[in-house]
Amino acid sequence: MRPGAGRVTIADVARAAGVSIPTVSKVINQRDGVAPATIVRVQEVVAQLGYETSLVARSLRSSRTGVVGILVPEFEPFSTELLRGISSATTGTGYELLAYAGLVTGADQPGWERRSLSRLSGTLIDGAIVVTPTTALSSSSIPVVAIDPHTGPEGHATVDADNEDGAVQAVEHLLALGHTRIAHLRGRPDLASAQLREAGYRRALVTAGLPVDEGLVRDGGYQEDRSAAVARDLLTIPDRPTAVFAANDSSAVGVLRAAAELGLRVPEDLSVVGFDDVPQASTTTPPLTTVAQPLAELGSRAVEMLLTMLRGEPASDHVRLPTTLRVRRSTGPSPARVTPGA
Amino acid sequence: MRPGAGRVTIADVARAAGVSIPTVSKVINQRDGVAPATIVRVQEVVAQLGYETSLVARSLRSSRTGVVGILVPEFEPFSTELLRGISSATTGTGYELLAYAGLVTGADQPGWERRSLSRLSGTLIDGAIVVTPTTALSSSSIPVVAIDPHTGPEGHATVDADNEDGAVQAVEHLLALGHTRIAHLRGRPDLASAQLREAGYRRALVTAGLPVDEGLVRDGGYQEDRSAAVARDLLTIPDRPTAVFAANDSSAVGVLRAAAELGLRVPEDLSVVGFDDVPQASTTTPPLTTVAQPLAELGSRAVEMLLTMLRGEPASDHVRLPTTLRVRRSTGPSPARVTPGA
DNA sequence: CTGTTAGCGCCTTCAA
DNA sequence: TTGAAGGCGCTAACAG
Repeated sequence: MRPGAGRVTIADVARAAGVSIPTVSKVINQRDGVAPATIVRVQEVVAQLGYETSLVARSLRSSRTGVVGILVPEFEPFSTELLRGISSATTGTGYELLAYAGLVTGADQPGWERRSLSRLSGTLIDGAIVVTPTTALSSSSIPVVAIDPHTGPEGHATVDADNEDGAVQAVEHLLALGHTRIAHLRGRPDLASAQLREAGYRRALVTAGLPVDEGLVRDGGYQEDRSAAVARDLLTIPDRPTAVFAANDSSAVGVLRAAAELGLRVPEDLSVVGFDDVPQASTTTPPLTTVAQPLAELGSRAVEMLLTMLRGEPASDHVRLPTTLRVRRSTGPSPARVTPGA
Repeated sequence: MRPGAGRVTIADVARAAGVSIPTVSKVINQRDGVAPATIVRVQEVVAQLGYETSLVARSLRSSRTGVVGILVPEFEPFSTELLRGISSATTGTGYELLAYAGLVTGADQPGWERRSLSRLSGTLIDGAIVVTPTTALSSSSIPVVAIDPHTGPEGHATVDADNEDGAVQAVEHLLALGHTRIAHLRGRPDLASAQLREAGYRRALVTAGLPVDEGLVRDGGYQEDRSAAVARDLLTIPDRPTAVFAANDSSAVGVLRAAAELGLRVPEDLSVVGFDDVPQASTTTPPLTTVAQPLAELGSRAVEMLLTMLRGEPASDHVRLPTTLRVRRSTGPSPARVTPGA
């Protein structure tokens, strides 16, 4: 590293231009009270040295940074899709985006969002979008919008998809195909989304005048392996279900796997519906029928809400976007009669 | 907001615990030289107040932050896929991730990466992964790894996919199907990836003993609309090509559109190959045959290189990962004879 | 063991 | 029109 490398600071610029630091600051921030000639000279030096204000130093001093933070537990398909929606909705607004994955410690360390928020807020970011927070973020010093909070819409501003209605659509689709023994692999019972999807499942059955067989409701925990194990069991009971509504796509993939192992053909012998429509869903064998959440739109709506709040205007508290059933090949008419194993 | 809201600062903790600020700092950073009783008391207050050190303030002071920066021009499918690979390769390393899209101004503002890097480095992040930089980032104060740099591997550490070989695979696939008049819609001529893909196209033809008809090489600029326009022209010339190798998937989609407008069936009348394998590629009509880059792996390899560099160990300068042809439905045998328009 | 002092890079009064 | 002084939240040296 050559001498004087590191970063070019405002002091370097001031020295090179033969003025004081505050003068440089004024030029950069376009404050008036600087002689035209001085402005030009400073600008030249800035360009020549490739100086850029340090986001850090600036944010420590002044409250506004022009940066919106996206706090995620991890960058996986769900959050990256949101990110895309957020990104496209942000272009042209003058805000920059800073996505932060602060989950160093183990998986479901609760409170990761509080930690991240605390580390970034008050400094660095003017507002935040928190993805799938597990706790309430009531007392924050900056505007916050939560996307798909695990606790459901509480105090703060919230954007989510209509989980319950999506589940209803999924089950109604199966009912329309003539299925009557429809199982449900539910998600993590502590998450609002899982509760809502189960509620939708039950509501659809009840509406259709069918009883809910509690033996057909099992825990898949949103996980593929666990769901596969549970499905193996579920599909070998007497009078097995002819259709399974899995709480998410990972679970559905687990069911598909179990079915293949048991020699059950999908959809001839068994119909499977997932939830989320992750990219992988269209590449399974057969392609998975699933309920899609408008991820990109969830993201863009969240930014819009946040920007409104940043402008100091009142924003709607909760936005709920519709989900859409995506019919692919994993669902079909109910087999006339079910004989175990085939 | 309750009085004294905002952010809980180290001063608040110190006051509440009845100690000085540096003492709190020592406890937090687990430095020794603090009485056990004091440690406990401070920790209690920290927990109670929910205090977290400000990333900004800390980074301003100390050099190491434990945060790796990912600098992208924008969050779109390419960069978000990389992000996933980066994210999974980072878990368990103790590093946090900070993805920054600092592109406020127009689209291809050159030098966005310098600006972003300058704003974050020296503070905030310990190292950076820059996605598709348009210029060389030689003199940086922190370790930097570039993914798919538009200028090709130069001074700095680099990870990219084998663009040329991918193009060769694509064209050889078409040759194997009996095509001899194969057009190429090239990308932006200023980008290394585009140059390499064109080079692969030419090499494959030459290797097969076929002449390169310059009339079949057109500029698609990596853009769908522009490619559609160019394709409309290209597909109506006498002795039109029976296959098109587009420099990326967007261009390929443009070709598909143009073909549909002209009443050409794909793949019966025209075969189309893209490049990138964006998620959308599998949902076009028909699904697009394309060359896939191992995006997630590009990301994870980049992190590995960066972490090695951060450890002060020597790292390999350039990593080039193989590309894979993904054969779907947009390619088929060359039609026996081509009659214009059908 | 604890507290005081001195900045990190920048911006904002306020004087000169 | 310019510069000097102070402080944002924090940590690293020292002094007590």
